[in-house]
Amino acid sequence: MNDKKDQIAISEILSKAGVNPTAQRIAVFKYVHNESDHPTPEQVKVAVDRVFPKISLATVYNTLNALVEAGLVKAVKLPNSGKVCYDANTAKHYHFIDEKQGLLLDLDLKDIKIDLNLSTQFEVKDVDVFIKGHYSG
Amino acid sequence: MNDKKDQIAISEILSKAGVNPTAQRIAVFKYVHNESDHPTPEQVKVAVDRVFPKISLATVYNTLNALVEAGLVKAVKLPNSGKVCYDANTAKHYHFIDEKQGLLLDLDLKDIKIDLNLSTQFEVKDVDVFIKGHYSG
DNA sequence: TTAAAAATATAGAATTATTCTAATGTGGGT
DNA sequence: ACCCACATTAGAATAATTCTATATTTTTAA
Ligand SMILES: [Mn+2]
Ligand SMILES: [Mn+2]
Ligand SMILES: [Zn+2]
Ligand SMILES: [Zn+2]
Repeated sequence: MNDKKDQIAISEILSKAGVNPTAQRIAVFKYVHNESDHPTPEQVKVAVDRVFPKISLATVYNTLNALVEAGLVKAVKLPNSGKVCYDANTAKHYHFIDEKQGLLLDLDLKDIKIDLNLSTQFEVKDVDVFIKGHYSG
Repeated sequence: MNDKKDQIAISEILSKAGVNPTAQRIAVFKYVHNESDHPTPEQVKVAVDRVFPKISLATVYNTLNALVEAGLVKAVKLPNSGKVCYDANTAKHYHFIDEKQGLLLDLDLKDIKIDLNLSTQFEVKDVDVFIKGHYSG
């Protein structure tokens, strides 16, 4: 039953963002939004397959791109591995990467203070920060 | 003649770093180090081809990887486009990206002050910063 | 000096991630 | 029920990189 409620809530989020809430799209967004943390497209495929066995990989990619387009998720390209993952946290935030453990953790804005002293030729639109190291948690 | 001097200087740099200075490797590093700014492997191939017409793309990749291994260049994977480029500036520095114009500019450490307030669970080894925006130069 | 050994370079095949294509399916409005 | 726009699908195409097997060059040492 909780599942049904989830679906309805998800459905509404998609609709409001202008994404037609098809069954496949609901399943993809539900996974990215509620059930995972920074998954790759392949992880999304595997997870959604468990409940929706015939989804095509193209649909996973199409849907993820549509969700990015609609501003519901962000694509994060990791600076070293180059792997892409999808981030349900659309608020501005930074990332901590523990490559050894394969971890990608969100860092709150307030934990990182950035002071730019750039000449006026640089019109800043966005700042990406990746902190790399070891996480012992 | 200047060319000859360059080659000798480059040759010494490679040797010191433990990379056997073959003609192909000298040509690749000379381009990355002296004649370009953040080139991609494909750009390296095109440039080196002009002077060394039979170099194979595999050799370009092998050489770039060897140079990274030896610490003579850094590979930079751009966070949005995902394109890789090679950076002869091995000092710690940050990057400004103007995607519209296809620009990648070095930013000096002193122009960006970063204050981390992370809990002790986070052992920081490296910080990557990409500033995105528009450059009017 | 020569011949084996080691290192490097080469061409093209293989791999991986992603996008494209063309055909098929689906649901809401008539 | 019938359209039609939209979505989904399977598989082909593309692009970046790595791998493989062969050829070439350089080094070593008899
Ligand atoms: Mn991930
Ligand atoms: Mn570049
Ligand atoms: Zn995140
Ligand atoms: Zn740089």
